[in-house]
Amino acid sequence: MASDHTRSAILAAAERLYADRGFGDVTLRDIVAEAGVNLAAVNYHFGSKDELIAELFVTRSIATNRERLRELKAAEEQGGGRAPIEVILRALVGPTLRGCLGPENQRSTAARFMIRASIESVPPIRRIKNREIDHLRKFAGAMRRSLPDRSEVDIYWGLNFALAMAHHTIRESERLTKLSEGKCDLDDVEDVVERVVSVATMALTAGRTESKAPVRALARDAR
Amino acid sequence: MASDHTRSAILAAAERLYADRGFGDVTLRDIVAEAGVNLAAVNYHFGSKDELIAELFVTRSIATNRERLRELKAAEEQGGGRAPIEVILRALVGPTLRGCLGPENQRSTAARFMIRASIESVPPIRRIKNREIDHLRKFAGAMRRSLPDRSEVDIYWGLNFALAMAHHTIRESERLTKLSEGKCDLDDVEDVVERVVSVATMALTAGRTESKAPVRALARDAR
DNA sequence: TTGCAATTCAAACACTTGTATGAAACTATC
DNA sequence: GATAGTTTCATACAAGTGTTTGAATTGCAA
Repeated sequence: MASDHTRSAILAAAERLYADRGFGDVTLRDIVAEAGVNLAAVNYHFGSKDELIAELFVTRSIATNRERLRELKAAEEQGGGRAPIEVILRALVGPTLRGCLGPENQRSTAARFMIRASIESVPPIRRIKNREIDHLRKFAGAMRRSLPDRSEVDIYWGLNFALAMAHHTIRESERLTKLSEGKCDLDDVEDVVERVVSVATMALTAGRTESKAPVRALARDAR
Repeated sequence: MASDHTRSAILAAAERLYADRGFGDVTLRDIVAEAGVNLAAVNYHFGSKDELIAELFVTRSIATNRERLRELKAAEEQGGGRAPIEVILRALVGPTLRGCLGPENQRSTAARFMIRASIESVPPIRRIKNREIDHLRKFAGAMRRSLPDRSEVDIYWGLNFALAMAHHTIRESERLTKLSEGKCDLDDVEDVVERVVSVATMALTAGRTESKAPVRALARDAR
């Protein structure tokens, strides 16, 4: 495999260009120009353009998913197989939000690439996302263990809403900033995480008369 | 303008094809073949492909936005300029959800087209969406009037989360069905609306000690 | 050094795309 | 029924795309 220099130069250039300009108007010729390699190198090393994109996306989402599961596992082990729902939700949305939000000028190329991936949703990426269900199932399981009284349907809806808030906030972060005239501070990632977690927690725990647990105040108020 | 037959045949064919196969792999040639008209007709009647897509999207979103505002205005007039937050939120997410969810086999072409538009996000559509901020501002205003004690920032976050849940549920409805093995019934649109509204309401009202208002139970429990 | 496989390269290929053209057909008005 | 304006049509255009090819180069082992 020699030095792999060409291969990794392509990966780096592609990620940078996609992050900056989106998938729509970056061609292979742009990428190889940026990487300083020959056009044919992409097909030689990756087989096709789609496989290149897929490799980029897989690499990044494996990292995020691993971080998610690490947090989840740690929480469940500490709680003897049962973690508080807030902690589970934080493990679910925290890594993604931390990976994609934060001060724009210090956002990594990887983060900007993942934002693009979540906005543009090109075919090879959609294919990979469809395979993420098993991963989500692990969280659904942990949530059920955490809230055994809750119906399965409610758990899935809670999971859906948690992901909704996290991903939509990433996708539409610019719009929220503009709409709120900068009043919503999307650079304070931990605040965003706590807002999402607290709302999702309410969604999952409210309306249950058995538990009598008071609805948790918004986390930022408790801090 | 004669009979406009060609023009509307193009619009109908385009909407149908985009709804079925997405923007990615539908060409002008596909559209004119489906419509039974000449290739040049698209540029003659619409100027360009992007303007055709834009016209389709604008038509549909104008309809949704009008419905939203109609509901909002009715609610505020009935309440003397101040509507309950649930009703405002229902006006915000109801029309969109009703337009895009529901039994798959009876989903209108328009609905399926709008789902595509929300998944694929092609440039001409993005441009139009960016102009929707004024529309959202009207809802933010109504929400502020409804919850005068709430900080502006919290209002924007609540609005953001409400849209998040609605749009994400539409975008990822297939995945939610698969994840829940069909247990989450996305065909029951009114149930979905109430779930979104109740969670968004909790997000906007919880943690406020002044109001002492008990957090509302999930609306489906109250029914 | 020789030989062999892996890699790089310039060039071309094959195809699709949206758009433009200019003549033909049609429609309505006078 | 001639005329002017609109609409349709077949066809061509120009450009860009991902991919393939086959020769050249490189790097390494025998």
